[in-house]
Order: sequence, then C-alpha cells, then structure tokens
Amino acid sequence: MLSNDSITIKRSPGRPVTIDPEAVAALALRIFAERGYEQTSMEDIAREAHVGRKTLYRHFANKADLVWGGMGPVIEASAAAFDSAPAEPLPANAILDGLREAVLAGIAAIPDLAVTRGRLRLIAEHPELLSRSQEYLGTRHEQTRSYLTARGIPEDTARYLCAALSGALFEAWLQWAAHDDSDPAPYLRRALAVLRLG
Amino acid sequence: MLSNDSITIKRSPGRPVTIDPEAVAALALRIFAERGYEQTSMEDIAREAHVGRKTLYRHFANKADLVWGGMGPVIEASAAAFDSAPAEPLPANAILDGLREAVLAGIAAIPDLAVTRGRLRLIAEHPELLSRSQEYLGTRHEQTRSYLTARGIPEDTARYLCAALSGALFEAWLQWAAHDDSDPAPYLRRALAVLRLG
DNA sequence: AACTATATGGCACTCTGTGTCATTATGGAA
DNA sequence: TTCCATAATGACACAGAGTGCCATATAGTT
Repeated sequence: MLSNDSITIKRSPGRPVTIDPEAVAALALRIFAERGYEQTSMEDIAREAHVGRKTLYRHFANKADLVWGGMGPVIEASAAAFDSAPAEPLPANAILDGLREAVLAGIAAIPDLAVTRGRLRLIAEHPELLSRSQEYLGTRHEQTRSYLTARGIPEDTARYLCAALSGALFEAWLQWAAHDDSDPAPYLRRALAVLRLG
Repeated sequence: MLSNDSITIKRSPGRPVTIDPEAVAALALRIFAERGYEQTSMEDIAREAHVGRKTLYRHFANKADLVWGGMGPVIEASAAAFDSAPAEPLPANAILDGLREAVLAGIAAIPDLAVTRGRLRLIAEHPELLSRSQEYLGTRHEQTRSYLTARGIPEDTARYLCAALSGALFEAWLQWAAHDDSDPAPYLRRALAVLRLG
C-alpha cells in the first residue's frame, strides 16, 4: 500500500526488514486455528514463516501478541474517537451518546471482519488468550476516563464505568464472534445499555 | 480448628500431607511483597517453605495461584449468597438489591482484611497477576447469570451485566486496596451504582 | 509382618522469554 | 568502486514455568 511510485519511504541505512509482521500474524492465526494454540510452539511458527525464533520475538512481544496484536488498530480507533468529541461541558446522558459513537467508530477501523471474528473465536476458546484482554483493552481506559471526568463524571465513578464498559464491550465482541451476524453494532449497543451514567 | 477432641477427621490410609497450603501461600505472599513477584522463582518459595518444587505444584496450579488462591473463599461466598436469595419472580430494581446483598456477603467471608489488602495491592502492581482476574472472578458468572435470567433479565443483557459487574467490582476492590479505608463496602456500592437493570 | 494407599521429591524434559554476539545487508560517504 | 556506519537477523546459551515419570517415604489395614 505504502512505498508506491509517488510515495517513497525514507529508509535509514542498515539491513532492511525481511519479514512482514502482518503476514506472519495471519499465518500464525491460521496455524493456531488448525492445530490449537497450546499445541503450536513459537518455533513452529518461526519455521513456517521462514524466520528465526528470535526474530519472531522482536516483532511480537509474546505468543499471545501474535493473536491480540491485530486488535490494536481497532482499540486505537475507538480511543481516538474521543479526541474528535464535540463538547467539554456536561450534558446529561448525551455523554453516553459520545461513548457509543466512539465505540462504533472502532468498527470502521477493522480491515477484515472475518479475520477479526476468527481471532475472537480463537481467543474465546483459549483461557490463556482470554485472560490477556485487559492487557490490550486497558489501553483506552486512560482516554475514556478523561473523557468522562472532563464532562462532569466524578473520578471514582468514571473508574468503575471504564471497568464495566471494558468488560461489557469485550463480552459483546465475543458474542458477536460466536454468532453469525455480520454487523457487531447491535451487540455493542446492547452492551452499552447496561451502563448507568446518572 | 477441625479434628479436635469431638470431631475426628476420617483419614484414608497413606502418607499424610506434610505441608499447610495456607501457610505456604501466606509465606509466598510475604516473599513476593518483599522481593517482587517476577524476581522470586517457584524454587525460592519451595526452598523457604521446606518443600520440593514438585510438591508446590501439587498444591498450587501455578505461580499466580499462590496469590489468587486466597481469593477463592470470598468469591465462593459471594456466589453462594445467590442460593439463599428470596424470590423467583421479577421485581423491578429489587434485583439490584439482591446483587448488592450477595456482593456484600462476600466481605464477611474474608478472614483477614489486611492480608486481602496486601494480596490485592500485589496483584495491582503486577500485570501478570492482574490479567488472571477473569480466571478466578469468572467462577461466579454462571451463578450470577442464572440469578438474573431467573428474574426476568434477558439472556444477552444478563451476560453483559455480568461482564460489567465483574469488571466494576474488581476495580472497586483494587481501589479499596489502594486506599486506607477499612471497610470495602462503600467502594463496592459505588461500583454497583454504574449498572442499569431497567 | 506384609499389603495397600497416598504424598513426596528427584530427574528429565518441553516451552517461553531474554541476553549476547557474530553475521548480513543496505545506504551513504570517500 | 570501496569503505564505513547502521540496523536487522539468527545462532547460542540461559533462567524459569510447568509436566510426566518413578522411586521413596509414611501412614492405615489385614
């Protein structure tokens, strides 16, 4: 996509990167789905990707990151939606509308819904992957909290709301993945409905 | 406490257990707090407890279980409170009162608040321990969900409520641990307040 | 005393994740 | 072109988590 004829990437001197992390992650996702997550070692992935095991660890912090890493853009997009939020004062439950807007904006950031569904199903099936949710989803807590507190929500309430939101939304994504509906929006909306802001 | 003069424990034939798991967990908790969680190996714990490393793994599923295991009684007590819940039909937001009651019942099951606070502070400081929350807190989801659905809450809403509840309550416990108030009840009450059941 | 049942712990193994370091491949300067 | 600085690679070694196997130890039972 990048580095086409018009846009040339500025490269520093030094050996160029030989592998495409996204392709490797996709390969790993396929292998995990076929043979099982625990049954597949990092060396297996490295071998099939024609890459050294050490190199694999340079591009992915750990084994779970091969699966969770792909969720990064979605989470960032969802968090970034707060930056373009309109107001600073404190409307009543319009705050929840802002939350919903940000959450739904995350959907648009997903390049391939089918791949994401496969990723989430894999996560749902493996406790080790499931337990990593906070590690990645917790990224947006900071932004969500500041969004809430800036609109008049008390400090501690904002904390609990973030925690509840995070849990409910993740559950919604898992539910969407477990079913066959193409649009995750209804699931996310229903999850948001269990929160109370007043 | 048990096996006093009146109550005699029926013992199967075979070598008796030589270690006290609770004492070992308490020891581990102290060592972790002193030297750090990652910096302390299972072999370190085993050595100081005068126990083989293999034996340690027989009583604790993994390293995190040395810390999280102690939360078991609290979680069970909280879940058991649903069994003694009064009604089956569907009051309006009296359901939330039942939830609150169950949650507060968990507090009574804590033998030593100071130890629990230390445990939670340790958990809060270490991402690896923090990520295990679902693994242990998820135990009561089944019971909480059936409590909600039996009282008229739709299946999917109950799911999202459980997820939100779990996240918010855990955050409340962490907040209580981070502060110095002796009673965790107010924190839990505020966390419950972010939920909506209607 | 012999037998049975259970806990222990030593040993070896796989896998994860990290640190070290020589090697390799590039862009740029001489 | 040749040399050099730079950055990615992968081989090697290592510590620690977690598991399986098995000999040993300690109890109750016959």
